[in-house]
Amino acid sequence: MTYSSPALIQVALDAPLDRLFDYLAPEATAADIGRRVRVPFGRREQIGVIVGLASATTVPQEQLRTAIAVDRNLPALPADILALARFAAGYYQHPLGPVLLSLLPPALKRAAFRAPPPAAYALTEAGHARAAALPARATAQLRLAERLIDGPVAAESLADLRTALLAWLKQGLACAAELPRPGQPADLPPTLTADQAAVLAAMTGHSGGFTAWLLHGVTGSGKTEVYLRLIEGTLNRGGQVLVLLPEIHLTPQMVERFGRRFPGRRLVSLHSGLNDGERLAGWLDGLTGRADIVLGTRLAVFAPLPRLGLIIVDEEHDASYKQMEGLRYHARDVAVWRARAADIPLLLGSATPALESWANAKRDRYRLLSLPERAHAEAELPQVRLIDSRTDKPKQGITEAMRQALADNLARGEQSLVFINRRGFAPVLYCRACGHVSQCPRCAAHQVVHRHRGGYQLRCHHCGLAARPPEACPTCGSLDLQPAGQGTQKVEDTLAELFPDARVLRVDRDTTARRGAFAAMREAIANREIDILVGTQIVAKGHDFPMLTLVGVIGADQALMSTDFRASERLFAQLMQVGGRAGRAAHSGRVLIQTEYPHHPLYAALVAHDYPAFAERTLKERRQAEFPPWSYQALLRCDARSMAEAMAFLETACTLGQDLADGVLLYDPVPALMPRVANRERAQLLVQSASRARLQRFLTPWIGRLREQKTASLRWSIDVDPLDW
DNA sequence: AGCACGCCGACT
DNA sequence: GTCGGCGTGCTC
Repeated sequence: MTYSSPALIQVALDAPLDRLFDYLAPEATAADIGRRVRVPFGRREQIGVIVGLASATTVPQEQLRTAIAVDRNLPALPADILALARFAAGYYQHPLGPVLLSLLPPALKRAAFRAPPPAAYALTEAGHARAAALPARATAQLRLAERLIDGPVAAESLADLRTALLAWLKQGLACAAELPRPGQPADLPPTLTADQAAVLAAMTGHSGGFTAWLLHGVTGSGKTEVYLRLIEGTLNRGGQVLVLLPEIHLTPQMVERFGRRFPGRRLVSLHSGLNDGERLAGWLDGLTGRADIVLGTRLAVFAPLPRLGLIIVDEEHDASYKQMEGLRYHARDVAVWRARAADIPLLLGSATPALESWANAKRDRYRLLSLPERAHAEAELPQVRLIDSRTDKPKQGITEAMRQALADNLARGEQSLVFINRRGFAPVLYCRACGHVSQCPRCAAHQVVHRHRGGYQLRCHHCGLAARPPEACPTCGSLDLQPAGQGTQKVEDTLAELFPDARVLRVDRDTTARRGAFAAMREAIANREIDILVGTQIVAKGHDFPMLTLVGVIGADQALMSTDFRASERLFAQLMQVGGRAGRAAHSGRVLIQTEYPHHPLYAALVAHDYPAFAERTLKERRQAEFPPWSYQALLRCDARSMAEAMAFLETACTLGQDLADGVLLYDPVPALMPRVANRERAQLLVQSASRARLQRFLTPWIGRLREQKTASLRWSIDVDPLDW
């Protein structure tokens, strides 16, 4: 059956089904592509996105239903965003509907189709005339007129005069308006260092189209100033700029700095910490072209920006750019695709680039730029020293050399940071009689000892289960149970004992869970109310603490022993980053690392501040093992009630893939590194190829076949370019 | 994913 | 007798 064109719309819906749904929509036009639509779906109604028009369909006529309403109040999603969503859906093997609906701000997934409320209101000419002639008894109107008389006023500050405002809007006395841009003078840009000037000259000497630049700059070398200069250029040409940052914690700081530099520009931040209204407002500012700069976390890479002229990905190596569930995208990689499609420059910045990016620079896919020195002439790179913990045996985790350095720093009145990447009090509760260690009943993991209300608690870091510690050993009945090893809480106690006069502050996920806790911590440090900071990697990222001159690292060795081939890359980046906290301003800093492997090449490269040496060596190892970036991977993960069930599914998957695997290697299914979490047994199957294109050609039909399998209580997912397992 | 239908155990 | 357990099937 054929309908006269364009009677049909193709709709993407938020259902885990890899197909579109056709609906009758007699008056739909090409201008509706990218618009939201409300449609009947099964027994209920759903909001979807129109992705195309059609004049014919294979759906039987009696099954076709009519769309209820198209949202013409909001601008449609632009074609480039639809294309970006299609790319992400295809590349990461995720259905288009869920991809498109997850890229909308949450408020638009449910909200009614009405025009977004204006940001501000102003008087019309008629309004000004009326204001001058109001009778004294019209008190509400007088108050309204008084408030609006000097120009546009933010909508939220008129909430108390709603009734009067509505009346005036209706009579054409008031109207929606934009808030004027604040006009404080901009921060004066600092003088560029020679390196910064060279980097900028290289970039601006290039024509405007797509180029991916990798800016390798040591911590404190002034990458942000390079960003600011580039942004300025793009803004002056009328472009919008998208800046991606790894964490929400970092956005307020950056927003403030960018705001001071570009006071006349509209700056918007986008991240998951915003409430629905804020998120919607920021997103709409981008879509309508009102926003000049969007600063955000990974989700911002999908923000619609009609005038986009530049993308910057700061700390591009950071693993938080990778989404870990649903559409498992990597925001840096999506940004590369987006910049190429939009034909605009892309800048990736890092002190320790991802090896994937470094290799791309070496292969001339990216252009390498570097800032090898710190921006302040007096701020030397920190001196890195290793403490051999085989000879200097740690007491409570702290070696004598470390204790001495902390004591000296304290005596000088300077701040120190002790870095240990382990939350809680101790990694396990241990029975000294029989060797039993606390085990989570639902996971293949140890229970971690946490301090809790003056006592202790056992917690599983995988499923969150919390339990009271046993009085006696569950296997042998002995009462000799002891927390073994170090966590942030125990180190905090130890430091308080060693330095009773020092003000010690612990910073980890447990202490920063509350909203605002992080900012309060930063303030306490800046005000010098803290002498020693104890923390996990959460403190390592992007904060400047000028009086911090010593960083002590404990427990780093465990990452050297990891079975994950990326563990050493992560450790190196983390240690470089945490080391970069030391001595950023006029004070020189020191980094002390306790290790049993003082001759390990990773530490040697760290002492020499030699990222390229580390990268070259690690890339060589990866090449021998044919690991990324020398190959491309996808991981099929599966969990079920029994391991046999999970493995059986993966065996089937393997069989279903055999005839498709051209230049693609399917490994044997194996139990996952963490084989049981919350009583679900987990297994996985790795797929690898030397060619990204071949891997893609394999994945699409293979995943199609897997979706046809009946899976009952079993769950599976595919992770393209997995970062960890 | 929701939300139905459908066919077997313990309750008023 | 029927309330409800969750297996499986469908959504233009």
